[in-house]
Amino acid sequence: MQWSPDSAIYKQLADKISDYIMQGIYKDGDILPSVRQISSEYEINHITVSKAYQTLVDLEVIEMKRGRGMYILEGGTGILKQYKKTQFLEITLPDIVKQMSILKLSEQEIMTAIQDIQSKNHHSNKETL
Amino acid sequence: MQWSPDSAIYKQLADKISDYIMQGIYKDGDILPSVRQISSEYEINHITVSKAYQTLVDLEVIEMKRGRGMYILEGGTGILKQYKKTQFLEITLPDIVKQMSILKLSEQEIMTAIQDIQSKNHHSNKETL
DNA sequence: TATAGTGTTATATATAACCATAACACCGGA
DNA sequence: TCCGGTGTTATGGTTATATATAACACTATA
Repeated sequence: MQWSPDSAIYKQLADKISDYIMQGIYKDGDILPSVRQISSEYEINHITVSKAYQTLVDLEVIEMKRGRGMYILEGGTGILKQYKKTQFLEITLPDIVKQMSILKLSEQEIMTAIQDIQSKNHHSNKETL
Repeated sequence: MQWSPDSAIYKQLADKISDYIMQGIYKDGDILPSVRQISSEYEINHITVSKAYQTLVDLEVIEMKRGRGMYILEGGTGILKQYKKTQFLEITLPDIVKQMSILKLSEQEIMTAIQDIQSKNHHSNKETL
């Protein structure tokens, strides 16, 4: 498992878990992998894992049940999707638009790159398209 | 001047200086603002400023001339544009495409948001469009 | 009750980032 | 030579992140 050096591991893990939730791999009410499972599987410290989960607790997406594990709250998936969508539209996208403007990339170049990316995804994940 | 807590200040500053170079505000051979000017203007430590400049030195975009200042190398702008373009197409864009897929945003939603962003930019920067 | 699994807390350490402050070394112009 | 400006180095301190290790506290099951 590679972690980007540009961002804290706990943040990347929180994003990864978020992606799984949004993709429906875990649903409201489901239990998530334990702190020790993730720590062992990804070979990172359990406190780092706890920290990642804590960010989702703070968003009221999941809850920690001592002795039992981490559970997705009812309505948690909806809260997460709303939060991520808002972040994307209000923070990520403006930055991307700015970068495209500064780089003076043509629409053609971008569409070609997107299609290239999507064809690679199509190849590796049959259900993506 | 606000710095995002998600990324090191020196990285954000290096990006900011990069943007100015790519936008042609400073050209090959030009001198850039001194470490002390930036430190004072943005109210950050001069070592942090030096670190930002060092990342551009490492990319061979600029050179440090002791006692004189920071100069953009001949060809520096081209190197920078190439590097940023590659990064965008190979790293940023795939991540964006992935996010859009997970968020299941419609093209309509995205185009609307982009137009909103661009109309705001058009309003504040007359020459952007 | 014992066991296995859960999350939490404690302790100590290392690294990266950032700071304030000071001073050294270099450069160009008066 | 002096002065003002330049980048660089040194010192000491704080905070955030991440780690290893250990143990506590809780839960469910046999």
